[in-house]
Parts: sequence; C-alpha cells; structure tokens
Amino acid sequence: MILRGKALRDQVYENIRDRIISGELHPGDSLVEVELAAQLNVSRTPVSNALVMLRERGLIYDSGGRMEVSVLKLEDVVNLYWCRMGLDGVAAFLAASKITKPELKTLETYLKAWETPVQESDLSALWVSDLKFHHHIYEVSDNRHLIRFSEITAELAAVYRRNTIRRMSDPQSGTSRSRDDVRAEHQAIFEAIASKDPIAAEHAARQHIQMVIKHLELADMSLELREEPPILGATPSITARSL
Amino acid sequence: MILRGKALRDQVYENIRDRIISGELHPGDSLVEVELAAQLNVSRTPVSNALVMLRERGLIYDSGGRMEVSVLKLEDVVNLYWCRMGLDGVAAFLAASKITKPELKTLETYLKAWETPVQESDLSALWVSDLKFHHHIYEVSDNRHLIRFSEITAELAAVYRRNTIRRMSDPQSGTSRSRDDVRAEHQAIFEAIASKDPIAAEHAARQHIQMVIKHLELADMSLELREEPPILGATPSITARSL
DNA sequence: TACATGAATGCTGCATGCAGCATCCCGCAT
DNA sequence: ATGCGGGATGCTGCATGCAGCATTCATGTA
Repeated sequence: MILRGKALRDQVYENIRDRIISGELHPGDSLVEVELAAQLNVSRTPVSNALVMLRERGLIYDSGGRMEVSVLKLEDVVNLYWCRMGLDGVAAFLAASKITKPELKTLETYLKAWETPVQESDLSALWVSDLKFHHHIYEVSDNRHLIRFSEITAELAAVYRRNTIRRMSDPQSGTSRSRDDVRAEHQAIFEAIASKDPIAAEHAARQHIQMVIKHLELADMSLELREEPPILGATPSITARSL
Repeated sequence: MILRGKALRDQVYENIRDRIISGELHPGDSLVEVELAAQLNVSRTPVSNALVMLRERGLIYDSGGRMEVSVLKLEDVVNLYWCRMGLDGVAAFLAASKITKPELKTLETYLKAWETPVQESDLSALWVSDLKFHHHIYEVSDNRHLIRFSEITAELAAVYRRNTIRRMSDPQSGTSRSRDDVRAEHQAIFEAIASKDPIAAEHAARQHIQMVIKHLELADMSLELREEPPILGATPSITARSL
C-alpha cells in the first residue's frame, strides 16, 4: 500500500482524489483527518497536506473548518467546460503548429479507438480513450501551464461525470450523443492537426466542446423532467454502500 | 503582523507570494522552512503548508527536496500568455453576454485610467489599472473556475514582469509599446463588451494578448542583443540590491 | 412543550520532537 | 595536487501533543 519512493502526502492525495472520482466518496461527504489517517495507516500530517492540495485544485472545499467533497452542480460543470473551450482551442492550435509524425501516429491510435465497435457495457473504455486523445493534444502543445490546467479541469470533470454517468448513459433518456457524433468531431480535430492548420484545429476543438456543453444542458433538462418529486418528510434513501 | 481572524498558513502564503512578486525573493532562491518560520514568527507547520500551496500554483518548485523560487524563462511566460489568450477570450465572451449597467460603469473607470496622463515614473499605477481592468472582466464572466485560473496566471505573470520591468520599460530599448497602443486595445475590448457582442469581445481580447506576446518576444530579442557577453571566469556581477 | 443555556464531544490548526536523507567539508591516500 | 571516503551538518517529512472553536446534546425553566 505504502511506497517509500514517494512522498506520503502525494500518495494520500492520489488516494483521496481517486476515491472522489470513483464515487466512493460522495459530494458533500466531510473528510475527517483522523479517519482518513486511520484508513491509510498514516498520521494526520500527510493527510492535512493532501487536503490542502485537494482544496487548491477545487476537489474539496472548506465548509467552515470542515473539509467537504465539492458538490458540482450543472452550472459549475458548464463553467468548467467554458474554460476547456478556451484551453482546448489553444492546445489544438499549438499542437497543429508543432506536431511531429510519430506524435500524429499516436494521436491517430487514440482516435481509432472510437471506430472499433465496443460493448455497450464498456463505456469506460471509450471514456479512457477520449481522455487520452485530448490529453495527447495537450502534451503535443508542449506548454506546461496548459497541461496543468488541463489536468485540473479533467479531474473536476471526472468527478461530475462519475456522479452522473449512470443517468447520462441511460439509453432511455434519448439525450446521449451517438458515438458517431463524438467520433466525427474528434476526426475533424485530428484532420485539422494532421494538416497542420492551427486555425482549423482550434475551431474544430471549440466546436467539439460546444457540443459537449449543449449535450450537458440537454441531458440535465431531461433528467430534471424525469426526476420524481421528493416525498415530503421522507428519510434519506439508504445508499448501496451501507448495505 | 499576525491577524487571528485568518488561518496562519494563508497569511504565510500571501507573505511569501508577495515577496516573490515584489522581487525580494529572487528566482532560484531556496526557501528554508526554519528561516521563513523565524522571520514570520511562526512554527514550521504553517510554513510547510504555505509551501505546498505555492508549489501547487507554480510559484515555487521542488528541486530535489529543496523548494526554490520558480525561474520563469521567456518561453514559460509566452506559454502562460497562450493560456491567457484562451482564457481571456472566453471571459470576454461571457462578460459581453452577462454584463450589467453598473458593472460596465466600473469597467469604464478602469479603462479611463489609461487616458489620464501619468508620470513617466508611475508605471506601476498603469500596471495596477491594467490588472483591474482584466480582472473585472473575469469577475463579470461569473465563472469561478475562470477566475481561479486568471488568478494563477496573473500571479505567475507578475513574477516575470517584476523581474524584467526595469529592462522592459527602458525607453532606450525602443520596444516598449506606447500607452496609446494598449489603451486602444482595451478600448476595443470595452466597446465590444459594452455593445454586448460576445464574438467581437472575444476577438478583441485575443488580439490584445497576441500583441502582448509579440511584444514580449520582441523585447526579449532586443534584450538579448543588448546583453553584454559574459566574461569567462568572471565572478557573478554585483547586483544593485547588494549595494 | 418549547426554548435557552451550559457542558461535553470532536475536529481542526499550530507547535514541536524525531528520524532519515542528501549535502558538504575535511582529511587521507594515491 | 587530486580524487576518494567518512563524518558532521542541515533540512525535510512524518508523528504526536496541545489548545481553541464549533457543534451538539442534555437539562432545566418558562
């Protein structure tokens, strides 16, 4: 569990971050230092440091002394994707200016993942190759600040996605974009970068994010419509975790 | 010195950050916890936490256990401004969509600061109103992630500016942009936002940053040309600070 | 019964002790 | 003189002690 080649606080950070993203820790859960320290078999010090890092990145927030897992509302995520529109656009622009042959080859690999038919059940595989595709563009842009920002936004977006993925991917909702839509958008980005056309690349990247935002808002509306009205005075529902 | 309404670590963070930006701490200086703790009359704990925060924001970096003030080369700052191009553009876009009458009034105030003639010596006043102008656009965009990123980039850019401001503003260099250039660019941004034209606002904001980048590179070239060749084996030059 | 007040609990933030690691310096040998 | 080795030094990272603050629960009173 504990590697000694790496600072404990970084391991704790990664552990908590992953537990937030995986959904093991829910939005609104309060993070108690002694508990976490006991779970990870370390003292409070590295936990405290890790919490500072998590707060800096917006994954948790200070609720009057208590640290709680951030609750990302739709508005937050849309705002996040507005940032990504700017950042992804610039990254695509720079990538189109700088990309080398082997890097282009790698990018194509990630693109291809969308063409091979995958099981309905294996949505996470697509999600991973989506991440890799976009991340690789950032890497190629060779701009460490851009890469940092992309990591921060990706972590936050991952939390939201996790907490809505079941509902989002519900085929009944009818709001899921087809894989072909996404693939086509990625294809457009790839081609613009491949033809070393920075302006077209930026445009394509921005188009892609715009579609994501539009879809987010549509899906959310759809969810709201399908939401059952809360029963007044009902006890909080028992979560799967407590069974 | 020490306020008790605020967490010590935040005060320490701000203190060190300001000392880095003011130039009291130089790029490459190593930050020793016990020294800083003694200077600020606190224990190592809040200092250590502050260093974690500073590292998260890129103001310092881990040099094999030692923490050192980041050295920002031109390439880094240009990369930083590429980020700002994306972010400022989106912020201007959103601001143009949302801005209210009083907010517009405030923005105009900051714009006007560039019209009133200022002393040659008082460049920092312009620098402040420049910061306020851009920051207000972010505020109006009402996007907390965007605001966060703007703060991070602004802090980093401030460090660089501090460490080059004397040379940059040297009238002999001939590379300084006239205030009128900057004012005209700000004017364009303001007008686009005032007329609630998001696309024009984004365009104007991006144009502005492009000019900044171009100027950065020109100024740096000019500096390199005027740099005296180092004398082999010469002792490090005595800085003005040590006199 | 409802509300107010006070005690007990629990958690965070700061201080400090301790061990491990890298670095630097000095002495020794070649 | 130079290169190598060992010891001393200094710093960080982790653990733990301590105090202050907020929240909560219980008890007493209107």
